[in-house]
Amino acid sequence: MAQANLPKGNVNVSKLNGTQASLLGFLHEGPRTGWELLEEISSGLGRFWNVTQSHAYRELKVLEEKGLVAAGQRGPRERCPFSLTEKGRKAFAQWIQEEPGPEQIRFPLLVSLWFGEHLSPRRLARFLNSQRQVRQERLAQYRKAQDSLRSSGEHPRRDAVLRFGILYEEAMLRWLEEIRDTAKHQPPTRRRIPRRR
Amino acid sequence: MAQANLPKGNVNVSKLNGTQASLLGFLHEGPRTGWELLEEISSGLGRFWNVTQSHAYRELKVLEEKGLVAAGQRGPRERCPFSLTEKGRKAFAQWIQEEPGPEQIRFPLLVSLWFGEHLSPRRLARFLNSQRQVRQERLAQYRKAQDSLRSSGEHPRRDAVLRFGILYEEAMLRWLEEIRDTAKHQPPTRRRIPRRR
DNA sequence: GGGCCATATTCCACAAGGGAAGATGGACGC
DNA sequence: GCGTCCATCTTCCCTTGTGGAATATGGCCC
Repeated sequence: MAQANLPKGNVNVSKLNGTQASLLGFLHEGPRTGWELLEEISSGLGRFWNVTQSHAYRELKVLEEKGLVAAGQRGPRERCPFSLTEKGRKAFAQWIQEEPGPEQIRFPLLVSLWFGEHLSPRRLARFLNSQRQVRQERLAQYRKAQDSLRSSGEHPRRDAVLRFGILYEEAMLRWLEEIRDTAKHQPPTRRRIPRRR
Repeated sequence: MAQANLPKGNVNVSKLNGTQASLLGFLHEGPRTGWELLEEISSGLGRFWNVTQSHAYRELKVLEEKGLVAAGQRGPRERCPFSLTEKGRKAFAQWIQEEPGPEQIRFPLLVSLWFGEHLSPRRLARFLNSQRQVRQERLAQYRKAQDSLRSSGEHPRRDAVLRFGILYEEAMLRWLEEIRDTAKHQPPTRRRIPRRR
């Protein structure tokens, strides 16, 4: 007994996790080193599908072991370009047919807000303000990216992803406005000194 | 050499990670078992600050070891209620003073969309449609929750968190509408059979 | 030709997720 | 009252993801 966690059936093509899949996706446009992949991801998709350095290099190693990518010969500075193999192409093609799962959000500000009664209104307001700033910056950045994307030939799907970023940030800003007012009209019910009954 | 990754200075109060902090936060309202905490989280904050079972129990154990929570005596079925200790209260109070970090989003749909050229328009449309449905359901759910929250005495901060959920889902739906049109007007540039030059 | 900085990769510890296994109280039938 | 079976809870283990420091070196500048 106790021999669970084994592959259920014969899997003809390697099962990918999302990170692996995204790496393979980018490799469709030609060989890339880990560094280049990281650049490419962080400049676009990265906001909604983060891939860290350590993770990328780790997964590339795994992908190579599985034969889904092939390491080219090392250039200067250990640079190692990987290219997609036929097997990798198949695995990706299969992966992308699957229904994408639900998104995950980890949003520390909401935790702070949820437990906001333990926080002075001033400080809470400060947190919200700094959020506002970050959002405005991002929004500006997205809009610029969108302009340059649209001018340099169409790429409707990447544009759509960007567009999501914009709508998201706009919603965030609207929300921040809204709750700024709420906070004003609604001073904390408890005194500053935490008094528990 | 090679002895990095050590605590830099003397930390008077245990440093918390977000999960630990949220658990402590909920324990302010009285002792709870792991199960109860999970229920409470999943019914509210959970959407934006996920805590899985395994993680919760693990962290509770850690918190107990650090003396931030105290295990009450076990009830039936190994149920173990934890209560906040003074030390735990302090650690939380300190944690919540810190500026909350940026949110993280992992959104598989956007990966699929980004690489949408490898996907038939029909299937992509199907993915987007099922998203739309999920969103509408959530939105309805949020709105109901909001009604009941508002009727049962004020709780402005939780309301604000909910409100974020609503704005978020609304933005998502608007986005889905937008790109549905885009997809229609913009059939894929490549043929169905993947032909690479 | 030597020092330094930006580029790349590797390593390690910790945080978080996912799901199966285990454990048992209590409901229900008889 | 006695077994059995389900829903509830907890534990365990593996994978995935994050963060940052260590290492290495090509190429620039003097």
